[in-house]
Amino acid sequence: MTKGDHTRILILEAGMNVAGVEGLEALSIGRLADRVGMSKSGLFAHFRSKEGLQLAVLAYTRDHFIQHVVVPAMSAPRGEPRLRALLDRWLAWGAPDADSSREGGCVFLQAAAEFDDRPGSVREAVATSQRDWIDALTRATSIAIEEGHLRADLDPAQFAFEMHGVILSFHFQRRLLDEPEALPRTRAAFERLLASARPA
Amino acid sequence: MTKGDHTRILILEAGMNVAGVEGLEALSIGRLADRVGMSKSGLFAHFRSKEGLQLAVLAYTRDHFIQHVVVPAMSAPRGEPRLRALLDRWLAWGAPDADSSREGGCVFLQAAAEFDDRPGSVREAVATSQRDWIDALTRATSIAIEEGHLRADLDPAQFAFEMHGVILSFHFQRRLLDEPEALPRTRAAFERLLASARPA
DNA sequence: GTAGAGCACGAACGGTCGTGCTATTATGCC
DNA sequence: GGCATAATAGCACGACCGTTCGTGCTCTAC
Repeated sequence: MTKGDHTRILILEAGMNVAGVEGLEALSIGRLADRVGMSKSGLFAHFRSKEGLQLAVLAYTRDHFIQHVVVPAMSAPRGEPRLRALLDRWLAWGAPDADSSREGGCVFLQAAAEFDDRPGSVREAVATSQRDWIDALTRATSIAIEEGHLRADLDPAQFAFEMHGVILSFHFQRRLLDEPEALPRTRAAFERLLASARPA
Repeated sequence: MTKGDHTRILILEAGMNVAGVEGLEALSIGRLADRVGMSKSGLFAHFRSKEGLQLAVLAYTRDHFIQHVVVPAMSAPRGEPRLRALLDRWLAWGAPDADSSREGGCVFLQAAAEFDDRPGSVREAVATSQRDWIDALTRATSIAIEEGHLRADLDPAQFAFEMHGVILSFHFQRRLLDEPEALPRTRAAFERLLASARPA
């Protein structure tokens, strides 16, 4: 790994944190450069445009998400345990503890709100990431059906839709409302969702 | 109503639409002025600061929301019908048809993502509005329990949390993912939520 | 008929943004 | 150890931002 690659990762790591707090659009090249201790033009040269920076941060965050959420969850046993692991890992990722090095909320949810009405490659990248995530939930649900943990006539996409709703409600109540009951309500909602999807 | 009041409403109506598309922070005074056909400084004088404009747009949007979602739903019969009306009205409000005069998505959800990490009066105003909305859902749930439509041991706040999750999932899939199945999945999720909350 | 309030305008301010260009320094290969 | 090249810094630009200020209309009240 050359020195440039190292610097690039340093930038992306900081960029991911800033994007989680302020969003991808508010992420400014000058302030990000200050944060990593280099010049604006030096940082700029790595990405050649702001859109390039945004896409790179998005790709880096996506890798981070896969490594910290999806991959660990995949080592849980197929079926219900894996679904639980996906939820647990997401909760830890989307609302980091105060002692974590990560800041802010979920970069993708922040970006989703910012770009849902702004056509372009950034919007497409965000949408693709999120489609992949929901697909992962859907596949895990299908596996739980195969394993006999969930009803055979369950619609996996419908289950994923509702599970994602639980996640969104958690993120919303935890981050905007500072609702202390957010976590227990999230778990209760998920248990109810599971219970209603189990074989009779 | 004086001429100034009339202009002010014109500005706020346009501001609400812009905020639904681009967000409250990206709403720029100059471009908003162009849109309503007046000068930047003339518009500015109405609000004395950008924060003042944001708070005014928020208050105006809140009134609009109450008038188009909450009030009509309150004329539905107490209990389950009213809960259904709240959902239906929200869906029409949060993702307007193409032929509607309104544009963009839900101003509050957009603002929630923008301000959840930015302390200040705007964040507080957004949070208060959303707390009120969830309180309205919670109260409607309590009434449905009183009416015997829902289980007596149901936790209204938990039900509201999950109903809000369904709404958030709809907004997300409809606006970012352009998911054509968003609406039927939303209705299916709500039916399942209702079914699991009805008396045994 | 005139004083005054309300309202909007245009110009300009300091600041930050993304983005080019050019120089300078650091790195890695022979 | 010199040399090509990668990496970073410095500087300037045009555009746009929120904000301020002085000015001029157009009504209304006396």
